[in-house]
Amino acid sequence: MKETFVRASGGRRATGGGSAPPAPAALAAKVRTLAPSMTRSMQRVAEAVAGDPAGCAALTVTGLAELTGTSEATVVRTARLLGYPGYRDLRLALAGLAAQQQSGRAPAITTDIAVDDPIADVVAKLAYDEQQTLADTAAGLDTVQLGAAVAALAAARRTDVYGIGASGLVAQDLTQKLLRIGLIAHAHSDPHLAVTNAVQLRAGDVALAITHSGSTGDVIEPLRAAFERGATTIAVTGRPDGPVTQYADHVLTTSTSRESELRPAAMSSRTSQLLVVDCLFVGVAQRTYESAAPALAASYEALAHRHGPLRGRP
Amino acid sequence: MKETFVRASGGRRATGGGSAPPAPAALAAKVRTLAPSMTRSMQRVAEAVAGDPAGCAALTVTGLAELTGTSEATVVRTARLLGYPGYRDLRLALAGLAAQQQSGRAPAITTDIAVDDPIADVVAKLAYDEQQTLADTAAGLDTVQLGAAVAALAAARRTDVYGIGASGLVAQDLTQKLLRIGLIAHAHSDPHLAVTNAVQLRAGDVALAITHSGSTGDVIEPLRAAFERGATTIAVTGRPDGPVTQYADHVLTTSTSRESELRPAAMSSRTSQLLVVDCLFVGVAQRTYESAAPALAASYEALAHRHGPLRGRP
DNA sequence: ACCGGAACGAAAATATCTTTCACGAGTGAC
DNA sequence: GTCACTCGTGAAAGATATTTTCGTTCCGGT
Repeated sequence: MKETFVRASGGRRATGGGSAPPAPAALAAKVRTLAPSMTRSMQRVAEAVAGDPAGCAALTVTGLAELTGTSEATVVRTARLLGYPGYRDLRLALAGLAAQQQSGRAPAITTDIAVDDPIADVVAKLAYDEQQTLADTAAGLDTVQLGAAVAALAAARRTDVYGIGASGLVAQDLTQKLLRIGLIAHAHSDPHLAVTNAVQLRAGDVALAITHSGSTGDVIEPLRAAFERGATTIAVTGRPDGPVTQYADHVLTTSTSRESELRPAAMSSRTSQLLVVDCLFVGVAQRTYESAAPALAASYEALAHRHGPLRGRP
Repeated sequence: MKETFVRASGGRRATGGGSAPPAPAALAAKVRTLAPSMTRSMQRVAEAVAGDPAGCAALTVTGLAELTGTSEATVVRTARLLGYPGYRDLRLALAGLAAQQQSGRAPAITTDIAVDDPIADVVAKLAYDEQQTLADTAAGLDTVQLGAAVAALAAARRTDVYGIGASGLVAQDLTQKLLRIGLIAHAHSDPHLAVTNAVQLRAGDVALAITHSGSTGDVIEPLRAAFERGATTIAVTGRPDGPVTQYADHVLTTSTSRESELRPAAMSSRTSQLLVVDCLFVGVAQRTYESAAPALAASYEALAHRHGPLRGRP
């Protein structure tokens, strides 16, 4: 019964700008342009739509009709005039517009985290800051040094990793990963034990120190010991000019970003260090793929049953 | 600071991802998070939706059902699972997402890391992936649950944190942070000791479990013990439908991203977990600012001299 | 005052979405 | 191996939302 989608007469010329395609974001402008050619009721509808896209997107035809004190038919007519096939499509466009507006309003994140920031802002700011840190770190990483470090790790007889405090966790993270691909690695956060172990190292071994400040004595000491025994030494630090680099064959620089009272430096330095560590790991895994792949599979397999009997569907 | 941390009303059953409000842009992340708990047909629908938001937004239920070779009922079910009242609302969200994508925020496709990728590519891909993970996590975090968890932590007499393997490091990270602002917190990665400690907890204490799979028995057990003693329990997991949430008063969902041979899931889950943990920390620090600020300053001060005689500027 | 026509909304007609229900595949128990 | 049972699934009924139709009202011009 319905022959075509196009409505023949309908009277009134000006059906929008003719073959106007669905307006993307230029809706407000379109409303203003077309307003003069609208009837009073339609203007009310158009006004409501332009004034609060998000709100209107949540309404049905009936709802919007009531809100503007008009009828469904008028709402549909307005939608048509604005260039959409019907109200449904106008609504979709409205939702898109609302989303854009909201996401555009987001970058209030340049400011520090305040004591009275709502929790949602905290999430947004932290995520943004950490993303920034990642970008900075990636941009600042010297791939030559990284490549050299990877080569050393991949060929190492054994690897010792030193880190204290927050950096200690990063050290453990690296160690866990290296172990998973069948390498021999240890993390040390006890300075005495670290030195004790370091003096056992020799050429062909690798010592890796992680310190944000670049001047954590407890971490530098073991690195120095290893360095003096002829081991290959790597430093992951935010201060490439710090004391630690004296004893490092390869220096990997992590990014340093501003900190604040509520956002201690440990946070971004940790993020940065972890990225570096991940890069090291993947690099080593690539180089030792033949042995790494089966080792990874094996450790995965070994852990599978530890995750309880229950499990989402396959 | 009253003891108003009354147990989340009535039922102790965790609210899972239930109270999650319609997600705006977190849709792709949500799909990935929930996919494992979906049936095959629903997965097909979810996949289509995540793969082509714009295209799907143009389809009616019937259209999408046909496209995915399923029925309308399944489409609606999927929409529900994703947190929308019905398909209509999902469609609206889809339109919003499409608009956002088009307006620049194009989520470029990530190719997997290959064995022969040059090191520079590895860095770029890892950084990008982790950024993506952060964005997903932030978008998918339920701020209500987060706020509740923060309140509980801030008021807790003591806090125990459980985590094993990679999650164990995250647990330690949180613990370190909480200690810095003067709270009493312990991390446990030994299952036996964890349970032993858990049974000591009671109302007013907090137990927090970190597990990506949501079904790590060694972590669930202590949480359960704490739960049964009346402590407030929090779960940080990538599987809001996993067993762990049975014993959790508050569930914080971390994002799940595709993994590959060279990029184990542990990597992105760790990134995601750390963001959540950071949010918890900052939230708690805000709430306890009066005591947190001096404590932070004090610990900073105490560590300063450990960084040896500094060369660069302080 | 009367006519023509446009604006408008009520309600019918249609499209779309939601819910119900029964079938069939898979699973565990016996 | 068979049976009872649960769960996923889609067909179709039921409920909403949207679009169309059509009659009424309100103007301005003659």
